[in-house]
Amino acid sequence: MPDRYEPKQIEPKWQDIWDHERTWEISNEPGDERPKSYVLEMLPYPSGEPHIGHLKTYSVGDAVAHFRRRNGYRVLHPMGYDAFGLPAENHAIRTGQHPRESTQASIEEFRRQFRAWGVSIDWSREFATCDPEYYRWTQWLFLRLFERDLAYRQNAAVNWCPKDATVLANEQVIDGRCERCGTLVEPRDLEQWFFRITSYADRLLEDMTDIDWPSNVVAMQRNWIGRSEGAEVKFRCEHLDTDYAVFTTRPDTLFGATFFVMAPEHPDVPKLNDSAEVQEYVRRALTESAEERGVEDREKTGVALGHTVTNPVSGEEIPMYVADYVLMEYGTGAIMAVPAHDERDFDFAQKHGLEVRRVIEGDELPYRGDGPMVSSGRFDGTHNREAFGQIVDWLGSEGNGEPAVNYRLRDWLLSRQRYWGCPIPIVHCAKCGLVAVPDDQLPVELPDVEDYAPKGKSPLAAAEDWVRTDCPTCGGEARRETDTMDTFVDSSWYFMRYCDARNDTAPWDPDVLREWMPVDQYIGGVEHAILHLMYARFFTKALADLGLVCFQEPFSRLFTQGMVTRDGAKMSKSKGNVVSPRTYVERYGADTARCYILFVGHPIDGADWSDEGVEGVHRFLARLWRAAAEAPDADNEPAGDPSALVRKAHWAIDKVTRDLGDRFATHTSISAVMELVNDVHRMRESADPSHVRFAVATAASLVFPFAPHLGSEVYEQLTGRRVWEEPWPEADASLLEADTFQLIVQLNGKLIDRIEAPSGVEREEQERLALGSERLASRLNGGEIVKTIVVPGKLVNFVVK
RNA sequence: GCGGAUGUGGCGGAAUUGGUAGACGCGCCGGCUUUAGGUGCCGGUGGCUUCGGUCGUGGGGGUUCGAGUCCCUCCAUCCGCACCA
Repeated sequence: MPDRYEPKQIEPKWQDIWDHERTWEISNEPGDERPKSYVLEMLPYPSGEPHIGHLKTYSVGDAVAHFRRRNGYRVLHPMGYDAFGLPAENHAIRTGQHPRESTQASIEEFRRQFRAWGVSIDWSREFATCDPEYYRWTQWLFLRLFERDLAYRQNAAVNWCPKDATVLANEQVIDGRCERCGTLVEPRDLEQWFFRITSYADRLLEDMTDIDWPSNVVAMQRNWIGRSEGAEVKFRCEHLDTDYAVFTTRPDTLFGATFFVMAPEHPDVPKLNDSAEVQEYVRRALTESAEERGVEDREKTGVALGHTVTNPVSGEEIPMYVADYVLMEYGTGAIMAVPAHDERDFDFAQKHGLEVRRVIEGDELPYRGDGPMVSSGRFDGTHNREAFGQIVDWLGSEGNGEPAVNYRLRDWLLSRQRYWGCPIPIVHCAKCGLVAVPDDQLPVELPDVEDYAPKGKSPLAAAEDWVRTDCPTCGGEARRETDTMDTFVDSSWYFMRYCDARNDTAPWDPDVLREWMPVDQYIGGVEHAILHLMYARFFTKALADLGLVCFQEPFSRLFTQGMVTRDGAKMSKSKGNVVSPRTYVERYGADTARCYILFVGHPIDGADWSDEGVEGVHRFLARLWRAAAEAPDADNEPAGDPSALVRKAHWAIDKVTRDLGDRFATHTSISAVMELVNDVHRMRESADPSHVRFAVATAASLVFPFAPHLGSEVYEQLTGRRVWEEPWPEADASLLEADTFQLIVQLNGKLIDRIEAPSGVEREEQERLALGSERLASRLNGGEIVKTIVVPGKLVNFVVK
């Protein structure tokens, strides 16, 4: 074994072995009785080359995968690429290079680096979501949802960039502007495809109790769904002879509703008032970007409509307004305004000189708290919480309202007017309408086009030969849908495809899927806390309803890692502080880069990259290497009585097992191995040779999940065996406790002495030993001990007056 | 505003059930080795100190024999959502 640690020598060696022997492949064949564990990191979006965030994700995931394998699990640990999407298309617009080519190049770079990192991936299941063999089944699943009316087409307001002449996805709108050209985005009404995720709002909420996810992610999803309970109340408008329903979470304040407000988009606004003033107000509101309109402390503007509605509880006529602080998308697009108990209504009332009528006693107005009701007819004196239900019941009995629930969540707009995405497998027929492409004609392949530039419709529309087709139903002339799917559709089911990735007759074999799903441990960045994780949950539930899967939740446990920064700032090309994993892997080796990112702190927290810190970790690995290179010839089984070094090795086993297994604490796991290696160097002259070898082999075994190449090499050098084939070591509980311990002597809770005491002493003996402390005697100074607290094996505290 | 978190040396961070605060690493200081060194190794390293001690985990209060840890309160920072009725 060479004296120097040379990662460049050993890392490729082990990578080749794992490659040629297909070490990390796992079979779907029955017969393996070990329990399954599906460990999955979020699939990367292949753009350019991997960044530090990827290194972190896959380092954490790989540590977990290795740990579970060696703890007797049959581990599925696959890899793929989320390969459709905008960056490749933008690149194509700039360079003319086909997105398939740039994406392919990027995938190869990712694959190359993942191998260079030594991540234990089952490569036999690899795919990219842009492969026709994959998106064929994305289309197939889309059609299943379409058949159940869970996918539908409808007019919707979308973000439109007037300069690029294209519809933008929400994520392409940055601060109300087009991310590409910076032009202010406008709203437009266009026909779009949607998934009916809102039908699943309650189940998406309720089932979060069944999964082990971080509280902040659960909270974010809960927030995003935004369930509000309240009532729908009818307000009669005699002028148009209509009842307007409004949603309110505060039916108890109904007596305080002194005016009524409609959103500018409300279709009845022109019918109520077509004056130039109203038209101008609506026009301005509609052309304003969502961003401008959304500023909270903005002045409350609005125009009176000149008509009234009847407050159903008081019979009072209250004036109608149009104002842009009311949103068409939420509730019914109209509200009852209770200025005394709502800040926004209060601001509007102040500005427009409207009556503010208190109906709940309490602090100054606007008052949002609880209290007894006033000016509320028969409910006067009742506490508002109590009146809440009573008023709803009363409204119901009069036919003026009913309990209602509203959600912030909207249906998922999935169509994109873009080239580089999965084609929507639908045909438009003048006679038959929307017709599904038959399953046996899937995939609807993405055709090659010359021009990817946006023109206000999908670039696919220019592929006339492709667009023109026959109607599968009537055989007549028809045209293909030219929109493509949001890439989040592709990533909403990829984890199921891994289970049976080469199946070409179905997206998966249900028996195989049942074997592996759900994912036992999902790992990824918190930036996907809402969209991806919500969509994947929705897909799973919808597929469960279709009988295609037999579980309700895709990811039993979720781990979200913190972001990696540099000098405290988010890494970005414009700041010039981007750290490329490649640089460090080339300079120090993959093991160092991986260990460093796992050592800076708990992976759940953010980490700031520091070059000095990398050096430190590299020194540690080199020290472990040297300990092995200098290990004396001897047996690996510790001979004779256990020494302090053997005890330390068992302590490290225990520590790493609990830290890594229970709480993903990779940083303290690695520090435990560091302590063990430090002790080896400290004691290697004095300890029995077999003890030294045992300690070094143990260190290699424990470091393997974090530094697989070094772990394998050192372990093999010492034992001749392959560390990944060895079961995870078990700590001998009897060796975790030393013969003696440091007995802490406290006086009034303050430390004053430490005494060497034999382990397992009786309480009385422990107290007696503590009393023997000279420092105690000198400090007691004749004072009277009024109480003695003995914590066995730890301390004795004397309480003195 | 609502929701979620975090606050410990010069820095990243330990302390898992209330029981030795600062493990491990960086940096710094001193020493040794060497073929030069910014390499390697060994030792030290919270503040103050009259070297006895004493103060110390964002501030203030409380519970307890004992609080970084539990409770109340205030402050600061970060993240998500936000004119959602």
